[in-house]
Amino acid sequence: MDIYHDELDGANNYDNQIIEEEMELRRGPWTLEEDLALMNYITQHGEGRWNSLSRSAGLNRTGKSCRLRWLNYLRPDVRRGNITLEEQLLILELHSRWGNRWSKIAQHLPGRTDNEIKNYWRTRVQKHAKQLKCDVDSKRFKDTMRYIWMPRLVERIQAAAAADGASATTTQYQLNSHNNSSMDNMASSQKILPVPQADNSNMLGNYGGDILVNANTTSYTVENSSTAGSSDSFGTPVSDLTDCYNYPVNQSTNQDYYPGNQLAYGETLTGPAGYFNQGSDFTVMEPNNQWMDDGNIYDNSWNVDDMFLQQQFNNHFYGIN
DNA sequence: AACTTATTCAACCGCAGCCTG
DNA sequence: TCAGGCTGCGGTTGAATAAGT
Repeated sequence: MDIYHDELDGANNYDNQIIEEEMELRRGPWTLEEDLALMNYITQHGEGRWNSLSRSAGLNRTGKSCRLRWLNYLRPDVRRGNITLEEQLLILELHSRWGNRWSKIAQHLPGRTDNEIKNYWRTRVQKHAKQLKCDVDSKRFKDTMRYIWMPRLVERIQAAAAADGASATTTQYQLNSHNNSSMDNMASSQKILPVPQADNSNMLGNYGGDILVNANTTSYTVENSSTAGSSDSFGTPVSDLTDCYNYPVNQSTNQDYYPGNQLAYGETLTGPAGYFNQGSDFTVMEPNNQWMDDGNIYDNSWNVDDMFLQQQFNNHFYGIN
């Protein structure tokens, strides 16, 4: 069965010329042969001029389709696998600064595509906004990200680095006290991530696998942590704050020839230590969740982190413990 | 086991801006 | 200046799969 059979559907409704045009242009998932043809052509001739490239490579695809396939999937430096904690932190930070400027955000995450970041945002972040019953663009949700989610990510990055021991040569976070009134009611023992200065265009100098945030207000840095963008971490990404379960492997129809899709998840996760001191003892919150099993660390806490966020959210905005 | 619902993400679409003749 | 083609961006869709009932 040709998965592109739909291109032929209703062909009788078109004149012959249109039928030919319709039949020439392929749509839908790329085949291995198409991928190889595109890769081989770009290897020899370089990328760009996508429409003519498509024709020259013998691909019955639009130039846009070729460009998208190359940039989002076939490029040698495209990075497969889950978004790391550091990347999540950076995405949240940059999105708070630039909004839905996915391409701009992607420039600071080497190997990640705007499409991937956009999907991450829509599937993970927006879902949490929905769960918290607030708009993703609302100040309330942004505060939740800044003061609960992002510090939580920092905590987990630290924990992962600590668990990794000697391999983490330097891991440093600077979580300064803050002067944001909206958070003043939180316990002094809590570590707060300061609100980045919106006009600080130099806050993110570069990102080479490390989070390197340099602001006058001081926020957080990660250098050479075990889960930062070192090459050996690519295949074993940790899951994000909420998605701490085993992801399905890449669902691409072409996944069988991309070794990067063979991922092992949950290897570097640690149970959340009470970052906030307000009942965030996860063993209490969710006694059925196991953090350690047979010496391996698992994070099955999709719900745990949901609960964590919800609890912190409720506590902060409604004073509910 | 069968069915329904939820989730993920690759791919498509429309639009705006840029380039070139 | 303008028209047409190309490129890149952000929004959206839908197939595949997982999870739930």
